[in-house]
Amino acid sequence: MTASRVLRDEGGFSEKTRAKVMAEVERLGYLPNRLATVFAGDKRSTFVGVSIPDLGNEVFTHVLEGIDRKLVSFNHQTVLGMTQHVQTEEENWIETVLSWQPAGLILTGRAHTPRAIQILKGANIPLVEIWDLNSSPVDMCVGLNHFDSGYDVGRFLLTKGYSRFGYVGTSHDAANAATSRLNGYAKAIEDGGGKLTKQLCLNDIPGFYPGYYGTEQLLSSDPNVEVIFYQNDNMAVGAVHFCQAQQISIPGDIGIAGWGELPIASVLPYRLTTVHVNHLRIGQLAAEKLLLKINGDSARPVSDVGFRLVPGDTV
Amino acid sequence: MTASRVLRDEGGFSEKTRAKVMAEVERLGYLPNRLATVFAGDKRSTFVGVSIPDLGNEVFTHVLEGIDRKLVSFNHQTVLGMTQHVQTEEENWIETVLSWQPAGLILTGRAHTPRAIQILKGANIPLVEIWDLNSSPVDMCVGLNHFDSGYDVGRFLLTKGYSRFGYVGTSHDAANAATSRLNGYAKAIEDGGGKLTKQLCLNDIPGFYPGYYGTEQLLSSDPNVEVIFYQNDNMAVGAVHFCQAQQISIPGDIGIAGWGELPIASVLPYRLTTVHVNHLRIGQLAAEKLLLKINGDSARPVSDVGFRLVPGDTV
DNA sequence: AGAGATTGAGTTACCGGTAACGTAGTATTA
DNA sequence: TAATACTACGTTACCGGTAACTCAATCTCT
Repeated sequence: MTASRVLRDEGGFSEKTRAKVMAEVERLGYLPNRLATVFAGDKRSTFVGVSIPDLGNEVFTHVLEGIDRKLVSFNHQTVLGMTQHVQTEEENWIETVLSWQPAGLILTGRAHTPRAIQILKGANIPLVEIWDLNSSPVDMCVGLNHFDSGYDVGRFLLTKGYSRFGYVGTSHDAANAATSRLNGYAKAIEDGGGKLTKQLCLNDIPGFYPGYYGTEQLLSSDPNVEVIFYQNDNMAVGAVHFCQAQQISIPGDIGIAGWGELPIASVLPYRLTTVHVNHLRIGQLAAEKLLLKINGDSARPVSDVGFRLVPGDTV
Repeated sequence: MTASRVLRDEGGFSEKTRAKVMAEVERLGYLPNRLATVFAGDKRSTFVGVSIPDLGNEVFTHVLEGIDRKLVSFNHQTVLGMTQHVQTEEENWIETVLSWQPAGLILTGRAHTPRAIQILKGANIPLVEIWDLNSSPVDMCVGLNHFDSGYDVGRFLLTKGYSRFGYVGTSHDAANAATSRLNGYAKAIEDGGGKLTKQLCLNDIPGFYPGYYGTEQLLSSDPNVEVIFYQNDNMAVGAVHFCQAQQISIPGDIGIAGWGELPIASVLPYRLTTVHVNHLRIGQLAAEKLLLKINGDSARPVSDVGFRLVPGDTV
């Protein structure tokens, strides 16, 4: 008991005793068992479960970095979960991670299985859903309106005089943020009297090469498309390189728009038309709100980090 | 006790009792407290601490993905640690993570503080050091010989007739794998009678844009460099774009070599001269070896995943 | 039928830390 | 000087699961 007091610097011991305890700590190479502390006090651990769909998608690694940096600076640890965009995977992961008494959870996306939602509500721990904005989150939410961002891209392209639109992405899931962007884009085109002539959803990750061959596929099935919106910048950059290889002029022959303003955009020969999103900020804000709740303070349930259309010169 | 037996499907109960227990589980929304299980048996948890220097570096996210996928399939969880290439950060993280009784640890790099090594040895848990090959690891090691890969690049460039060499990277740390590559490269050049006229170590992350402005810096301070080796492909791609922007012909005016064969290389107009490394495999192999040891089996202490020079046509 | 084995269930103790309480010895105050 | 307060340290019980043990009821076999 005295050792416990010394180690927690709780007071109630003499300097002589402290020295004796610390000497033993040194001699034994003693490391505390935090499990026992959490267990004893029926407290929560300093773990925060963070689920993201996919580490192969650069967008999420930036978010994750923002989260982990913030958590670490407040003495919490990230327990990683990769759901591969499968809700049942997420459900299993949630159950496992909750059994370790985490201090809180951060989940990517707003779509969860009914059982997952039930478990989350029952667990009664701080929770932040990130990425997609959700007006009625389980607990808290940080993200942006993906539908609106897609809508803005569509409207912007309409003002540029385009009338035959294309889309290339990789997501099939209706609950996915990328699908919301596509829906917003389609709605803007419809509202503006244009035509979304071709949309392609590849069975792949949203990276450079899928952007490359996706463009090839789309153009060969519909050569009259005038402008293509991509799920993200990496795919758009793949498209740019396909066009260069095929001597297709940008924006002369075809317009290209990306999303997310990823690092590669900074070195292209021209400014890519894209949507700027502060990925790191989403992660930081999510972690901040979570830590507030963990410490018993209150936090705004919904935070919109917004987005900004970057006109560029690829359209 | 009977409930515990039912939940672990340990046998020694009737079907009627199981039904009663499961009904209560359902009614109460009972979730087990795994902390107590680990604590009770003086066992280890199913956590595996994984430290990587940086999530902003694509190379490590691939490794991490390989690790996590393998761990998850064997019911273990990744506890993330980002060391930002600082050894004392790693030491602190090791101490914290060990207090949670992890099943094992995976650390990136072979350089640790003396105290960290002492703690690791005392903890006596399975440990894999990845990325850099280490002939005498604390426990186990998976990686490749970075010095040799740099040496091979240097030798290859010499056979192409170059004599004035440059290097652009971001690492300052002598214990870093990237520095080993540079040293191997320098040694090959020296052995072959060439000259490493300029080497640049930027204070930045090894991404596209640092490759872009690093090339600008290097060429302006030494315009006679004939070929440049970059810390990784992303930096090399930044260089390619700088050269395109400045109408510098590749490989006519300058040769470019990258490292790591990152995804962007697949969409470039020409094949980038690079070194292929199976990042995902490093992660998978590390997790596999760790799981073997965790289950009490033995595993080879050192695994070399090797590398392969990709000649390309940028030199 | 009676001895021994099997089955289904309950009881006790323990893991390592800490809250809550107990208790000498000393210091402070009325 | 006696009552009271404070200081430094010790003792007990508890968190939730499970190993090891106990025990009554039933089953199997000679």
